[in-house]
Amino acid sequence: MKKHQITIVDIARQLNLSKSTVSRALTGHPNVNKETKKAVLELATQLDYQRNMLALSLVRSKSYTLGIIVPEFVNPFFPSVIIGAQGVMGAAGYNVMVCQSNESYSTEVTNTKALVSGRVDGLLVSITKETTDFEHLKFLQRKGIPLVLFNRVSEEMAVSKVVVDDYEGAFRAVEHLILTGRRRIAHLAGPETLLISRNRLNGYLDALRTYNQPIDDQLILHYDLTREHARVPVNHLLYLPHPPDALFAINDPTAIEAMLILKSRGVRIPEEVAVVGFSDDPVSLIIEPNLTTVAQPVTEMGQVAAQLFLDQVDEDPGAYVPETRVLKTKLLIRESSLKKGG
Amino acid sequence: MKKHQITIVDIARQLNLSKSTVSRALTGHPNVNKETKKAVLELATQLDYQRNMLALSLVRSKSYTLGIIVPEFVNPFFPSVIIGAQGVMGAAGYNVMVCQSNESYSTEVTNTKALVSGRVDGLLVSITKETTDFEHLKFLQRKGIPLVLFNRVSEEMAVSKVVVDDYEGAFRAVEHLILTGRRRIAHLAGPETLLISRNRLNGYLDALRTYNQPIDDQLILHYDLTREHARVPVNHLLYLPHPPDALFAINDPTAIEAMLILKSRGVRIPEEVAVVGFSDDPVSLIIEPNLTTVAQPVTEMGQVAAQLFLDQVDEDPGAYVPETRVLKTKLLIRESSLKKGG
DNA sequence: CTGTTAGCGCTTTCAA
DNA sequence: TTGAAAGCGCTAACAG
Repeated sequence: MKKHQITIVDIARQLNLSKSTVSRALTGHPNVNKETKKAVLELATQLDYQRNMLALSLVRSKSYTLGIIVPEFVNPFFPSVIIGAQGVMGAAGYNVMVCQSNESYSTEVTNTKALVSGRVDGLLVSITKETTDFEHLKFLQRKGIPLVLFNRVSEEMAVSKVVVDDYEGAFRAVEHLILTGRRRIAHLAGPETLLISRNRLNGYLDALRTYNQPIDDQLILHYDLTREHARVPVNHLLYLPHPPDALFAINDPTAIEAMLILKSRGVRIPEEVAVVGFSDDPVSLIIEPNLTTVAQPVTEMGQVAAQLFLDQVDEDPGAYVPETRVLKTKLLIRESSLKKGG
Repeated sequence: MKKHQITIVDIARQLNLSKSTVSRALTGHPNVNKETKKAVLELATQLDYQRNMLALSLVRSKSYTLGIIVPEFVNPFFPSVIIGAQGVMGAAGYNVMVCQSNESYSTEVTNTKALVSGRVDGLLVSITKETTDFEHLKFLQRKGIPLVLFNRVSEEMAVSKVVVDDYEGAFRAVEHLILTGRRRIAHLAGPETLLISRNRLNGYLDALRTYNQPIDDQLILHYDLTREHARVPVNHLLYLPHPPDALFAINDPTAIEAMLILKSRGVRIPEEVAVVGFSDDPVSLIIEPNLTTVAQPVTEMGQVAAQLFLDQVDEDPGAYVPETRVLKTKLLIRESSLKKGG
């Protein structure tokens, strides 16, 4: 038993007006008598009138809602991006609807369909590690629904994107390890499906090449970003005949998990093994030793993504030219990678 | 220039049917010819038809969307609650719209209005530390919109609530400190506006009383939950003529911040000061020494809140009897509170 | 300045 | 089994 909702018709009736006039008064249309307007506004607040945005959206074919799909939000990375996006969207009069795909491709597809059905005006998405088929996103393009990819993007999609310079960030991180005397630098890489993993891996490889360091495939381990699964590759590295003296991890949660494992096994950081992460997760300043990491402008990523959406939302989808924004990273050197033996 | 959206009318026209029939075919109404249905379904997928939920919601006066308002989501607490809620809502065919009030009362009000305008079917909210006026929430009740409060609830609102036994949790935590030999136990309390702060404070006080410990007002410091502001009260405690030998913090982020400050000043934990937090934040297992904390069933809190919403959403708002669910906490004793001198 | 009308996309009687 | 018509709440021409 839903209660009756107050509509403009109720107000119109009580004031002996037409609903158009009420609508005008409520929306601040210029051509409306001051008295009438005042009466309408008063009755509206008195009756607790709340405009039905559903109806408005229907008539406008525009919901002023933006959908965001992220793989997860237990780690602080995506929440921070969302905060950034919400900031600029809120200022632009938009609502934001956040879904998490939970790193599942099928959930990502379901989320996409649900948001489209809910007539969001556009989507910001960071794909799952499983996503290799982009039909659900191409669908958006066909429909002319603005799409901005961020952080985890795909080369296959010709849409606007926001990323950080993953290659460069990784390169600097590994370069730093080399320059501080590390000679066997392992890389805990992400799923090969993700461009972000490949870019960071390439940065790692090129840094080694640039400084004439040998590349040892045994030191490159891919894993699936599930924290609990980090133990296997880390242990694997430690059991190697020539174990690594440094570890560059795809991201901070991974680096932190690795540090925990190393510490639990009595491996000294950074004396025996240096560790470097990626993201500047707040925890990197809490764990001991503090984690050296590649900082990325997380909130800004969300802001830029939101802005890229706004840039195209009222454009002719045919005319809009996708844009890729590459944000700068910054290597933050902390205790976990202090000079070998220094 | 929005592209034309495919509607049932398009399908109807192409198939020489009425839109009613198409609607029936699409929604799986029994009384529709098998052939017709097949044709409709085929054309629908072929045209990438997506049902307009906005229109559906309008006609049904039901959006199958639940709004959630949380004060923040940088710390993992609220995200975990949201995950729990999304789980059960998704299973029930609902979408979820998350807003963060950013600990600002006026934002909370704005969020509430926005979600109501967007015709969410109900709201789950955890109030800000500033919220002392509940008009915006009473408004929901007048409208017959289901509201469930969680974690940060108010005694003033006669609605369903989900909380943990904050009093009990705090009592056990402080009891533990007393039993392990601590004699000057400080409490870093939350804002007095929050019931959660008062309940935890009362647990602290009653534990002291129960074990015949003196209560020293100097050891009870309220602060505003802004991490950066933790330094003042913590320093204050250390400058006391008789500094505390234990610290019970309102929550884990606070406890962790306090530990960081203590450690930076060379105070040994737990030897000189024991620390206990509340929530079992994942970071409590990363910081050293590992933080003793009162664990609460976070995801479950979201699940229960969602369920309480579902329980009332299709009820007559007059007939529904609000229910308060108190979840159990569990004291997890870790290194930060090991026996004094032991 | 205000009222009438049409329509956004869909479901749902009521008839046929 | 299908169609016609009404209506969800609102805005936007078009008259007046």
